[in-house]
Amino acid sequence: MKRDPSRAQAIEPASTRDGHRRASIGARRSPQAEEAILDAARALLAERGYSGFSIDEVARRAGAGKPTIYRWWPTKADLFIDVYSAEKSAALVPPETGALWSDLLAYTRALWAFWRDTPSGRTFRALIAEAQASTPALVALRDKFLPERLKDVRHMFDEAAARGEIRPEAVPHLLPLYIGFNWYRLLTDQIADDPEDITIMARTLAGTPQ
Amino acid sequence: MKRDPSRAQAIEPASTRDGHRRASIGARRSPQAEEAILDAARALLAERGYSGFSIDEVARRAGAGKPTIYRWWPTKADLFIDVYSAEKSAALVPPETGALWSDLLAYTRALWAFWRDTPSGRTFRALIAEAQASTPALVALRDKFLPERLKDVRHMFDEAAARGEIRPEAVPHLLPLYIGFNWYRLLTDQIADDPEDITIMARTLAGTPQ
Amino acid sequence: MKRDPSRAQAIEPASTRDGHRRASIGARRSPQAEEAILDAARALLAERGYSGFSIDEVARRAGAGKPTIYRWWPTKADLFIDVYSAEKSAALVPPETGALWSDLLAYTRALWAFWRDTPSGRTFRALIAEAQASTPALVALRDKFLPERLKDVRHMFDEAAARGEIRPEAVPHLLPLYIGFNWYRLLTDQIADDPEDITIMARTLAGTPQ
Amino acid sequence: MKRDPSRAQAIEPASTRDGHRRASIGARRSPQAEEAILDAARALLAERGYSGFSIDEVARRAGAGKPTIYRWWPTKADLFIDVYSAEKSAALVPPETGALWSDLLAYTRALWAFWRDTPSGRTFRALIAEAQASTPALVALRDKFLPERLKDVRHMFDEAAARGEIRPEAVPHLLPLYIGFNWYRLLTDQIADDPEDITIMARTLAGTPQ
DNA sequence: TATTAATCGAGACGGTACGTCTCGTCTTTTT
DNA sequence: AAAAAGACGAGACGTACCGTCTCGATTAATA
Repeated sequence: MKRDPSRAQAIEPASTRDGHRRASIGARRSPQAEEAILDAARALLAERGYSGFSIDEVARRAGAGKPTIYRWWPTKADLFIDVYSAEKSAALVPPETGALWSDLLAYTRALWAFWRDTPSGRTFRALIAEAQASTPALVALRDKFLPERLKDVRHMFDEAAARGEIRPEAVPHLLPLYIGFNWYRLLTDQIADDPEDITIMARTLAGTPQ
Repeated sequence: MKRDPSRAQAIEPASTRDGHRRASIGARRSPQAEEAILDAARALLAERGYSGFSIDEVARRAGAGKPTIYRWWPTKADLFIDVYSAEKSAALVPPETGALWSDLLAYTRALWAFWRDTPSGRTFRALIAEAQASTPALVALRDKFLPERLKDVRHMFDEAAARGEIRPEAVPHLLPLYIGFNWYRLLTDQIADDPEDITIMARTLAGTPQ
Repeated sequence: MKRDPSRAQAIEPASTRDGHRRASIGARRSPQAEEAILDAARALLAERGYSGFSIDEVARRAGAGKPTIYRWWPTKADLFIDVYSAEKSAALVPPETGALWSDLLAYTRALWAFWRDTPSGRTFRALIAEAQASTPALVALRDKFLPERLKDVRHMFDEAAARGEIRPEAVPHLLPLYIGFNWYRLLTDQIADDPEDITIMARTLAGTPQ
Repeated sequence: MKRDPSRAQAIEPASTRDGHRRASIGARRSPQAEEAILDAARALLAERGYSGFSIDEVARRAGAGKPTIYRWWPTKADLFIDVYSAEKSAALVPPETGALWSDLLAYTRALWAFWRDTPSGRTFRALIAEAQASTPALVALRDKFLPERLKDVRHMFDEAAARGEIRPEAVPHLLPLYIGFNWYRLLTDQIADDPEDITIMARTLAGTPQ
């Protein structure tokens, strides 16, 4: 049978949602496919949360084949991790109030607001949950995201040490206490914006009499 | 027809695993069924972890009908919560070393060992994860289990306050820092028994120079 | 313990639908219970058809216990049979047109209308279907309902024989042909009111040239 | 990676009963799966009758996933219809005795024997029953199977008309009487082999004095 | 009059099927 | 070689009925 050139015209490069079709680009990873998959996954996650996040639905929305997804993200957790990492991290500019306790207060309020009010923030809970069942998720969480996102926090404590507010050796001891406090609050859904509550924690950690 | 006392004997009380049958005891919940289901669920959880924990399998093992399970535990999370609550809590006797930092050191080491080495401990991670997707699980975790299991911890801090090691008002501020630290370590799988590591945390919280 | 007359007042004889309760009347079958069950079954059948006809729902509606139903109607088919038999049979007065073919025409049209337009009529299909899986239903259908309801039909043929239209010995041969024709039409859902169509059959059976 | 011809061998074509697995053959319906499912359904139907015919059991026996079944047979009735249509139709050679009445006698006796003695025959009752609850089954029965299987019957009457035994216009009037008679007997379980009984019907229909 | 026996509503029980959902693998066809 | 497409086995999900079995209350018939 002869090649039918009109069929090629019928094939569109974009999403399949509206009937279009993303053709293969040959023996190379298709950036379009990757993009479409990540977009679909992101949107799905934002719309229906982690419980509604399924590979089947991502494939449907992305107009992608499931094997295409599994080829690049061996497991559901891997895709989830990538989606999470592609999210715009919290627009959290580390505050410069001149005192550790007030820095912590400002930063924590912003962080909790982000966790509460953005899909990406809410997804973080799911990532922690996923990490309890999936080693890749755990590794990604612990070794990839945390170090990156903790830079700002570390910066605050380092500055405080530079100002002489706390001893420099204390920084690595205080960090996990601060992180843990926030996680504990997040995971028990106690991250309402309560400045007094946060202030107490901040002053306790900063060693400032209240 | 005469009463036949032997009929009561004809009714098998126990599991259906080997073909026996647990008869109804009337229009009231059967303690035997409940027991069998919780036992099966507990065993399944210990054997295969939370990911292998399914209502179907619990029903199979318990020799129970699935509707019987759903009648009493409307959701999988509810059963899981009940199973967890039936678990023997950590046999953690709060230490009495005479100093907060060493109390914390001893208690934390024991707690981490429990988390590491017992199925029940490992299940706690799953409960926290489940709580991120299920409101009942969250409520149970936050309002039912935590208050109960935190008594010992609170006791340690109260004793320290009584000894004058820390200010009494500081106790409710220090508690979430301590809990959060432990959760953070558990959830990132960093609960190896490292006495030095734990000591640092303990001294930081206790305000004792190291 | 003394008899408490006030308790008897608390017990209402009627349906449980609105919270009332039908107490036992002693070691005899309760006509009220039977009535309530048959009523509920009849209503359910009319409302939801045979596929929606379940013992559970009948018990619910009747405010009866399931064992009460099973005590008197050992199987679902038995209850169904009773319900069917309690239905008012078709108000089919055998016509007296003076000729077999026109008697058959009139009777068949009325029968098909009954089958089409009344719940009871529609239920007859279900009874035939049920009879294919349940021996009691088969026996009831064949030996209980058919003889009864065929009286009118037989009467028409007998009259025709008396008038000399057909030979008397032919009656038992023609009957099953007539019945079978109607069943075939009913079971293949071909019982629209088509006078011509029916006339052809009637004339064929009556031996009248068309 | 080189093509590994042995891989094709690694894929078991047959049933999964013993742990083997029927691999996908791409984005097209798998004839093997279809075959296995129909085989299993046929066997199950023969073994346990229609009441024992369940999708779950078919899936189990076929080593197929339930969704695979539901993908191709949206409803239980659809699968049943397909199974029935795959059954070998009755090996009923239309007799050529030279007279309608004796043709009918021979044919009817063979038909009843088939209905009595073969699973497929017994299944026909279930199909008629199913058709009373399921429109697809009704349509399939009326418009698919009947026209096909009535060819032989029609042939007998046509031949009789050709021989001048009956008027040609009478054929379509006699057919439903003959079919209906057989159905009526089948559905009331009155298809014992009674030559005299059948002869009477045959002579009545053929218009032959007995 | 006290006991016995059968009835009642209620509803739990084990079991099984239903039809849907998702997982991760596999294969064909197209580029 | 990689893509889209989608079929596949597996099996969990939660619901609906089935028919059985107690329960505790109630009442007629029996002793």
